[in-house]
Amino acid sequence: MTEHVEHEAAAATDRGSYDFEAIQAKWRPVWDKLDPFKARDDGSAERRYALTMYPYPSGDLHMGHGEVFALHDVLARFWFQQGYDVLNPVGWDSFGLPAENAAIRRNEHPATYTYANIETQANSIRRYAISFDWSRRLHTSDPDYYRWTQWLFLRFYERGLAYRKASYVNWCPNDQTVLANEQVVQGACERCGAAVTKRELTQWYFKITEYAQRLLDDMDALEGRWPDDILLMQRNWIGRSEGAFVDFEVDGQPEPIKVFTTRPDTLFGSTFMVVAPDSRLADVLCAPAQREEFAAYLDRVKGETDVDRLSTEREKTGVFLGVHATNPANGERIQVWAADYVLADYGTGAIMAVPGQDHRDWEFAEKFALPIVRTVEPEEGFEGDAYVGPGPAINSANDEVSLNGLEVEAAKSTIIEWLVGKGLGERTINFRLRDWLLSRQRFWGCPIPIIHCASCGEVPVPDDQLPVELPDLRGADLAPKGVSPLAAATDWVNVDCPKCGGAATRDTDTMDTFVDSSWYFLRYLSPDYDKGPFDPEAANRWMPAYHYVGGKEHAVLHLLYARFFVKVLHDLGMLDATEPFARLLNQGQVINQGKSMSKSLGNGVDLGEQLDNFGIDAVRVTMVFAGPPSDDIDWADMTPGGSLRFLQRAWRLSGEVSSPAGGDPSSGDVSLRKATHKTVHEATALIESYRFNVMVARIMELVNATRKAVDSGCGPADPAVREAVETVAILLSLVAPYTAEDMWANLGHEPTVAKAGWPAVDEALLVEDSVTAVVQVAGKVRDRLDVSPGISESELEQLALASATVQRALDGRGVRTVIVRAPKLVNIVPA
RNA sequence: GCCAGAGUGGUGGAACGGCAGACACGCCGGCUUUAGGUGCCGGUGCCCCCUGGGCGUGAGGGUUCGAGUCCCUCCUCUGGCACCA
Repeated sequence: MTEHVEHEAAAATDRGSYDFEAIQAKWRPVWDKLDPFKARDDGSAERRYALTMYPYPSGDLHMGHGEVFALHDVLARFWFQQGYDVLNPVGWDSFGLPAENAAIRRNEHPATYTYANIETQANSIRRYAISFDWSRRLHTSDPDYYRWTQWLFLRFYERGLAYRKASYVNWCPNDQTVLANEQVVQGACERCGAAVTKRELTQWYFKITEYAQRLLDDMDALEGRWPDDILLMQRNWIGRSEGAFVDFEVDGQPEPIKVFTTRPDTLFGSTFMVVAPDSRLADVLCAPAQREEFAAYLDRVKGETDVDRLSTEREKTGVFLGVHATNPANGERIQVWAADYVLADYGTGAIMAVPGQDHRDWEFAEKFALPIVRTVEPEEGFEGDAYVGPGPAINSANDEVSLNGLEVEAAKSTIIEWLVGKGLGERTINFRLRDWLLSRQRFWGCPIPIIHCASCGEVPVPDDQLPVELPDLRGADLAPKGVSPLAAATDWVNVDCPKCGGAATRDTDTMDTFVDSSWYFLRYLSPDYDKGPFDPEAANRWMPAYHYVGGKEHAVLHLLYARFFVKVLHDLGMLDATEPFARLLNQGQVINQGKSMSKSLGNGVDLGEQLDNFGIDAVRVTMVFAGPPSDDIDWADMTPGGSLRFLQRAWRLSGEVSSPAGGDPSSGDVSLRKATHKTVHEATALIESYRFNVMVARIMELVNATRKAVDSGCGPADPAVREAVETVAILLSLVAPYTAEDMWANLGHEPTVAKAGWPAVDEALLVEDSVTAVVQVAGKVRDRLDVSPGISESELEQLALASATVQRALDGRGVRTVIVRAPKLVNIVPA
C-alpha cells in the first residue's frame, strides 16, 4: 500500500452517466420475455413457497405496498439465487366493502371499478420488478375462485362448522352491515370508524371456537418463527381461562343456573348474582313485578353503542330481577340482578358476584348497597376495595368443608372437589374467542350457497350447481339499506328447492372477505384445478408456506382465520399440513412526519411520484435500508436521493472493470478479495436474520472498498476488482434489480443476474492476516495492538503489559488480574 | 386499568457481555466542473488546560475484570386488549 497508482485516464473515459429511466426501459421487456421466476415444481430442487399478503385493489399501489413487496422480494430473490425452486405467486383480494362503497360513489358497478384497479396495480407491480410467478395470478371475485369458496363453505356446513343463529351482533350504522368481533376496534367499525351498535339478527357463523384449543396448542411450533408479539396477541385473543362451573338454585326455576368462575375459591363470598340483560336467561328469570323496570333497562342497553359502554369512568348500571338464588356453599339467599357489565356470550351469561375479591363486583355492590364479604385475607397494609392478590382464605367454611387458611390454588382444588362430590359443579375451561360471524349484508362478496325452503328449511346448493354467481345488478341501487342488496334481485332470489322442488329463496347475504383470504394461498398451488379448491398433491408438495410477509394489522384477523381453515381442511383429509405459514415477518408501516398517511391529514406520499423522481431501485433500496423491517419508516426522514447516489457509484464500477469476463480471480488483490468474500459471508447471515438494512450497509462498504482499489490500489485491471463488482451486482439484485442487471450486462454477462447464483465463499479468504487487540486498564481502552489472529493468550498478555501507554495508565500500581480474550482483548485490573 | 415492546449523535440507524455511534443522511472545509437535486478527498457525539485527557447509550441502583446489551426500581413513548367473571 505504499504505491498510490492513479488511473485517471480510465476514470475519465468510463464514468458514464447513470440514467435510471433508460435502464428501467431497457430491462423490463427482456425480463417479460425470459419470465425467470416461474416455479418449476418438477422436483429438480428443494421447494420454497415464498408468500406475501395479496393486495386489495383500491386505486394504485401505495407506499405500504412498495415496502412490503421490497422486503418480501429480498427473501424471494435470495432463495432464487440460492437455487431453490421458489414459488412466489401474486393475486388480488378483490371482493369487499371499499370497492363497493367507491363504486356507489362513482355510480359504477363494483366489478368495473375493481378490475380496472387490478390492471393498474398489476402494471405497477410489474414495473416495480417483484419476482412474482404471474402464471398463478388469481382474483377472489372471479366465479372460478369463489365457486370453491362456496364449495368449502358447504363442507364446513356439512360438518356443523357453519351454522345460523340469532343473537345480538355488532352493527355498523354507516356501512349498514354486521361486523365480526375481530372487526370492532374500541367500539368502532374497523373500516369506517363509526360507532358500532347492537342488533338482534340471525347470522351465519363458523364454529372457530371448536378449534380454540388446537389454535392455541399449535402455536408452540411457531415459537421463534413468528414474531413474539403476534403469538401473544393470538393467545390473548383466544383467551383460555381455567375455572369451574357452579350451580346456583334460583327460586321458581326447575333447573339450577350455571355460572362460570375462575375463582371458585371465593364462592363463600358470593353475595349476589348477575346475569347479562341481553341474554335469554335474564328474560326467563325476571319476576313479573320487575318486568317493566327490566324491559326499560334492556331498551337502554340495546341503544347504547359500544363506545358509550366502554367509556372509562362509566358507572355501573343494573336492575334487580326480583328473584333470589341460593349460594350453594353457605346456603345464603342472594339477590339476582341484570347488569350490562356481564356479557351474554361469555361463559354462561351469568356470574356469581364476589365483591370482596373483584373490582367490578365491588363497584356494583357499593352502588346498589349489596353485602360485601372478604374471603381472602389481604396482605399487610392493604388498603383498598376488592382484594385480588394472594393470601389465605377466610370466612369460608360450612359443615362439610373449610377453605380457611388455604392459599388460593389449594382452596380452588378443595372447593371444586367438594362441589363435584355434591353434584354442584365441575372443573372447566372457557375461551374468550367467539364464533366467527361471516355473513354480510352487502353486494360485493361471495354469495352464501344456501337455499331457504318453507318445507325443507336450509338446503345447501348442490355442488354441481356451483358457483352461485352474483346477479348482474348493473344499474341497480347498491346503496346499503340494512338488508343485502341481493334481496332486490328477485329473479335471482326465487328458486326451486333442490330437495322438494317447491318455491324457495336464496340466502341473500354474502361472505366476509376474510373467508376468501383464508384459503387463497392454497389456490395458488393449482390455480386451474377443477376437481376441488386445490389439488391435494400440489398442496402437499408446497405447504406449509415457507415464509409469509405482511402487515401486523392482520395479527388476529386473517392469520387466525387462515390457521382455522387449514386445520379444518386437514381434518377433511385434504391437506397434510396443520398450519398454513411456517414463518412470518411483519413489516412496519410507512408513515410521514410521525403520523400514518391519510387523506384527512393531507400527508400522503405518492409511490408513483417517488418512483418517477428517484427510480424504482432507489426507492426499493430506501425501503430496505431504512431500518429493521418490522420498524415503521417515517418517509420524512428518508433520503431516496442518497440511495440513488449509492446505486450510481455501484453502477459506475461495472463500466470500469477492465479484466476479461470468466477469468480466475485467485491471482487478484488479496485484501479486496477478502473484503468481497467477507461481504458475501455476512450478507447471507444478515438476510437469514432479517437484517436487510445492515446487508445493504455491507454492500455499500464493498462498493467503497472497490472504489478505493480502482482509484488508488490494485487498479481496474485486477481480477479481484471484477470479482468484487460481480459480487456487488449479484447482492444488489435482491434490492435493485434494474441496476444490478445493467451492471451484469456491462460486465459482459447475459441476463439475468437474478439467476446468476449466490456467490460461493472461499473460507480461506475469511481468515484475517491481523486483528486489532484492544488493551484495557480497569475496563478503559488504553492501547491497540496489531496481532496475528492465532496469537496465544500468554503472548498477548506479555505484549499488552509491555505497552508504554499501559504502563503509564497503571502509574506504578501493581497488577491484580489480567483477563485475556485472545486475539481481541486484554483487560488489566490494577491492584 | 392489564399485557407486551422500545428509549443510542442534528436525523435514519449499527454494535456474539469485550474499541459505542458501522453504513448512510445532513452539515463544514477543500478539489474538480463538460456550472447549480447525481463527481472526488477530508472532517463531523459532547467537553477541556487539545501531541493528551475527561464525559457519554431515558433516570437511579445492582451483577461482572468489563454493561447500550443481564437483573431490580422509576420515567417516557409505541403497540395490543379493555367490564371476558
